[in-house]
Amino acid sequence: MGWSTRELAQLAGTTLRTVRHYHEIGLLPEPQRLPNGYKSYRTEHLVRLLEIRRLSGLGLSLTAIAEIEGGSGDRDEALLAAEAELDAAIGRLQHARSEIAKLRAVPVPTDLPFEISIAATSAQLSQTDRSLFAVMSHLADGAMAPHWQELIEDYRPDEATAEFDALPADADERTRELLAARMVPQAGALAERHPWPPEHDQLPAGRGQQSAQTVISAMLDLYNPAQLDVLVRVWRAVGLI
Amino acid sequence: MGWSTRELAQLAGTTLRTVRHYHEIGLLPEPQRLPNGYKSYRTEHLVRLLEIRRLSGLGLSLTAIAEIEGGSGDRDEALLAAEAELDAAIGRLQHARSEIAKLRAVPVPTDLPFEISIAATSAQLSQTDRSLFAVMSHLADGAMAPHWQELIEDYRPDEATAEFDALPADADERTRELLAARMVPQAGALAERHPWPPEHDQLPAGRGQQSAQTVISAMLDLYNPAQLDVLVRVWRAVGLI
DNA sequence: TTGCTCCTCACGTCACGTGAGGTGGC
DNA sequence: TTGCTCCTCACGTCACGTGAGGTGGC
Repeated sequence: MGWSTRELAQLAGTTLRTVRHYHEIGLLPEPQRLPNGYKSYRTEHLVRLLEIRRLSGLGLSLTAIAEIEGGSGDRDEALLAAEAELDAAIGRLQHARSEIAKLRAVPVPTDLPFEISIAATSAQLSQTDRSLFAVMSHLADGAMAPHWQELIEDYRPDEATAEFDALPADADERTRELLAARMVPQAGALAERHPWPPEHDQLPAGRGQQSAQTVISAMLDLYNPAQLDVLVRVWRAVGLI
Repeated sequence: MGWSTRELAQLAGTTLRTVRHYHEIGLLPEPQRLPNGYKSYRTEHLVRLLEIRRLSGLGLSLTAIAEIEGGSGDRDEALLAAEAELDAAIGRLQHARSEIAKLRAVPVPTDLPFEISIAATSAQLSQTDRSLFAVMSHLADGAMAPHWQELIEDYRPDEATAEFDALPADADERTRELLAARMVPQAGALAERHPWPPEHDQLPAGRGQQSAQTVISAMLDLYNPAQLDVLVRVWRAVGLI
């Protein structure tokens, strides 16, 4: 006659602690006690526990479940809220799932959005360049991702870029000028095939200024003075600035 | 030169507390301090924070993210685990979503599985009977749900069942016998159209004994002695027991 | 002085998990 | 006495949210 807490939990397919938790928050009434103080559950408790578990399994919070039965909240309101949250959650998870699947298919680092990471890896970009693209692709809000991706895919590492990556901060004037001259051909070709901005009216308006500041900060962090000087020379030569 | 904690958080599209939490668990290194003690973040921190946020958004736990970069854990292992969890989560949510949608479409109580609740509501089952079906349909593990549903859909409340629901515990012998006789026709028809068990080899083997005990306990809880007596007479008459 | 940002504790959230320490019936 | 179940605190988990109380530069 009557079930113990453990028996009730097992009948409902849940745990001891879950049953006690529902007591603690007043969601499941406590049953009568046996003379020794043990709880003795009846069918009413099992039915209530099954209902709580069913609704909880559908994504309703315990607070929402309490409101449904307490009558203080609207049943349809709680269900509608739960449905909306489920929809949003499903969408997020499906997107995440596809991203994970793509990442698993190709062993590239996770420091960049997937497509850009693939391009950057096969183009053998330096870690410094990867960092810059990480910042830029984030600020561009995803809309520019294809632009960066195509540009990187078109890029080919050569002796000049290797030298640029290793350029010491105190490289002298002549070294910098010569290096810039050797980098101009590829930079010019890239600038021609991937004009910036891609389309004027697609540039984010208000945040453009701030984004530009951030990118400049990042470049000051990532490149040493000699490298920055070379970059400025190259960009001037190809008409970017 | 350098970003404040708030600026870093905003650049990455997250919160102050999130950045500090990543410091607390050692996931994001702390930057150098300005003379006044303020933190001053550089590009390396922004890149790292963006990566953490990207992986976290894909469903990886912060522990898994730490292991990926720490080299102590396998990258593909973490991604595989995340993918499997995502798959399971998506499945659960989609099932929940369809259940919620069905529940929203028809305003029936949530004390029973959806289809059974619809049938029980339109058949105007008493709360007592609903409770019994709640226990039985749970124990039957879902496989028997269509059986209960069809049986309930076929059931029609009449004067005899109304009298049964209201039967006092001390009803006398003659009252009980007459009531049982009036209930036999519908019970017999139901037993004939919905034979039990539906198919012998579909009955759960080991748990059948325990389930039977539980159902008996539930009936002893839900019906008074007079009602139980009437039920036994009816079931004997139609050959169920 | 007022407002604003920054800092470091430190407790709260959600739905339980996990011992810690003690009792009761065989 | 040993093993088992039951009980009630009460702290831990996960990824942060939310003040509390104090400092620093304009």
